Amino acid sequence: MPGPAPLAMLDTRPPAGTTHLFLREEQMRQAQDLLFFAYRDFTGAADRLLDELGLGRAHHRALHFIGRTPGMTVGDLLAILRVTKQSLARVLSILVEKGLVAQSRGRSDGRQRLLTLTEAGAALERRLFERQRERLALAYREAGGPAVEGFRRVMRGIMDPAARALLDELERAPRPGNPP
Amino acid sequence: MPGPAPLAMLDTRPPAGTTHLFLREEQMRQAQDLLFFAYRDFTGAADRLLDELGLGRAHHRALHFIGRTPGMTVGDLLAILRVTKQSLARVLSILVEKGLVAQSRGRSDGRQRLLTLTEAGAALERRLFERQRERLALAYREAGGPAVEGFRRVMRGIMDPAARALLDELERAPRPGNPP
DNA sequence: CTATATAAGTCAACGAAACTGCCCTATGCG
DNA sequence: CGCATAGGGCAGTTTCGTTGACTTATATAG
Repeated sequence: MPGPAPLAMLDTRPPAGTTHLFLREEQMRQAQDLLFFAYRDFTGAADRLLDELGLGRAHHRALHFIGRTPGMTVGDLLAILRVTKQSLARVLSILVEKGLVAQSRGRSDGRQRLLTLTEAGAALERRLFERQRERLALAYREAGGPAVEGFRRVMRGIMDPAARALLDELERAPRPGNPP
Repeated sequence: MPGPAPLAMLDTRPPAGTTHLFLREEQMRQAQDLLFFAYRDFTGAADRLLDELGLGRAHHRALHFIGRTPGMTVGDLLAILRVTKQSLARVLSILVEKGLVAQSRGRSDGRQRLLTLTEAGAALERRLFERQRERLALAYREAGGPAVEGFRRVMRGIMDPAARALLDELERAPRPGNPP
């Protein structure tokens, strides 16, 4: 294998004497880098396994969120993923075909199709999760508790208010709540 | 507009009596959510503008990294983005066509094509950056300095060691360094 | 009970952005 | 001179997103 491509010596001109505004700008640009690399490598950890099974990232996302709040409707999932019905339909039908996701009629509203992971689906989701968990556990351990809390707060701040609200629901959901 | 899709009352069973391992697991799953939502919304901020210009995320990434270390070679960019030559070629040729990126022969190695942003390219990159900067600035301000440092450390920890090294080079690069 | 609204599924077509495999040209260097 | 490297290009494929229109079943308001 060839070496890691050392980017050579590059002749970049930072705006000469500027310092005050420049530091924050550099910090922001660095955040772009961080998001790109971290997201790519984090998803990449699971992608290898998905490839072997003929699945893609979209399938993983569906498995993840269905596993997170079992019994959610198709409409819920659409709102979370923010993709079109057709886009999701392709993904979901494959997951159902492969016996990874089960659909059942809503008891209170018969039009709804409630989504749950089958045992096989839960097992696969777990395997995918473990790959990412390794990375995350290492990162969390190296960074330490306060850093993790900071990470969480900044990430929440980056997303849309709507996504933030949705996230809160996701965290509230995994409790036994019985409808009247 | 319809309301924000209230995820209904869901009947989720957390592994009964488990607590010790479960809390960390929940934290890890939440990180998956955070990465998904934050990445989507962060890139989404720039995507709207890109759409109007008939460009995509891939073009933005190229503009970003070329702007970050002007004079980089095509090979450097390939190593950073980790895409295939053909995939990058399509993107780069469009950027050159549109007069956003300029290529010049390497002075020390004539085979190389050194990449820089044109004025128009730099201007576009800046407009795209501003969209994302708004979000980021708000998130940083709300979260506070220590949180930002924690964010940075966790994100670094999530990525590949190779990407981490690359990131260090990117940060070292924007200085006037004159090759002998 | 009828009319309208909603949840979900479906068809057809399209587009962006990645991929593979193979080949070519120009330049650098031992 | 001969081989390695930097870059470009062709042809075909895949994943995953899009639009728009249409169907079916169920819920609910009048």
